[in-house]
Amino acid sequence: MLNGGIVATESHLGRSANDASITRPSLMKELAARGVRMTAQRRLLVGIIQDSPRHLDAATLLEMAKEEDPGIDRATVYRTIALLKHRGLIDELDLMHIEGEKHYYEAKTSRDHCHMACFRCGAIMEYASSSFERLKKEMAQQSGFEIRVIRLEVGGLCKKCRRKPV
Amino acid sequence: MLNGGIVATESHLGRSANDASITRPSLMKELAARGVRMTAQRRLLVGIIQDSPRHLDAATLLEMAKEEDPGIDRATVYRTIALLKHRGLIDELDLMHIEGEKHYYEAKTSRDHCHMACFRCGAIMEYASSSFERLKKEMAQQSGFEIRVIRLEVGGLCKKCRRKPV
DNA sequence: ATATGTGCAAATCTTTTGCAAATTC
DNA sequence: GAATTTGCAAAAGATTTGCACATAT
Repeated sequence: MLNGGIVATESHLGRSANDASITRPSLMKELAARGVRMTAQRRLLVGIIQDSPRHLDAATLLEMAKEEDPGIDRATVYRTIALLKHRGLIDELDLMHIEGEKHYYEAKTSRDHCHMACFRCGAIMEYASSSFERLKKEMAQQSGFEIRVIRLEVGGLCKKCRRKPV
Repeated sequence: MLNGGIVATESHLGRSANDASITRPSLMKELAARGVRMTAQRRLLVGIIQDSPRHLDAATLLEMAKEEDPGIDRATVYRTIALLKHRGLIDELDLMHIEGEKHYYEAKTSRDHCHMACFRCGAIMEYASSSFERLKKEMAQQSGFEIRVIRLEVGGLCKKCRRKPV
């Protein structure tokens, strides 16, 4: 990938990475490295987030976790999300609030990428590019800001939808 | 501004633009041009958003509007925000949820810019750069996506805070 | 005159919290 | 065994909705 491009697409239900240069470090290992106490619930939730082919919101994550451990509680899900977020291990997204006010989560990737949400069909595309990496460096340098989290989200019409008549 | 830089700073309370190249088209005129029916409430709310030196959340906007029209309702505020958002006249921000889960709004500017939120002191900095504009064009071209809304938000430590000991 | 917008009150949706019991190291 | 985490139940915070009345064009 010379410059940039779509690295994955999700049509509300699935997401398929097609760029091997983007990897997801193991959340479990990162937590261990940080000496975080691991409970059965955390292992379960972290595993689901790590393996998920799609962006998960708290309610969906809870539902999925309940299949394995029906006793797990909503509060634990939120607390685990907060833990991962504060440790910088997951990213939080809005996906342009295309579907309610909730947040979506994904394991941090080796390379930052942007999310493009189609207002018409709801497709979510991920886009990574060296220009984005460069912009990030430039922003940090010029502002003196130490960037911990960066989130670039786009809303509009995907290639297919902009061609369709209304 | 050759490349990019901080264009405004807001320390939770105020924001001061220091880059004349960034302007805010008149919301009122844009609405008129689109043939939107104008009520007293809309004029009031739109005026407040247009003139605000800071990013407003719905509750704050309601409070400010009540000073002028005590009878104005929360629902009207949310409905007006939705109207402006769908017409592409205001941008919606999270400011990294540095203060609760609410959203913040600002009149769309002539030039897209990014928001940087300091996790320690809560300062909000706005950053505009030609690299951002370029990235935006590149993303649209390479993905075939028609960008309607773009939102770049950063969280981390501002220049001052990163120097201070914890 | 008619379509559209508003206020009110209740509902919904998402996320957070206090606390006693359970679990991890 | 001490410190931390969980489930539960209730609360809080943000936003939305149905409906009768008011307003804009």
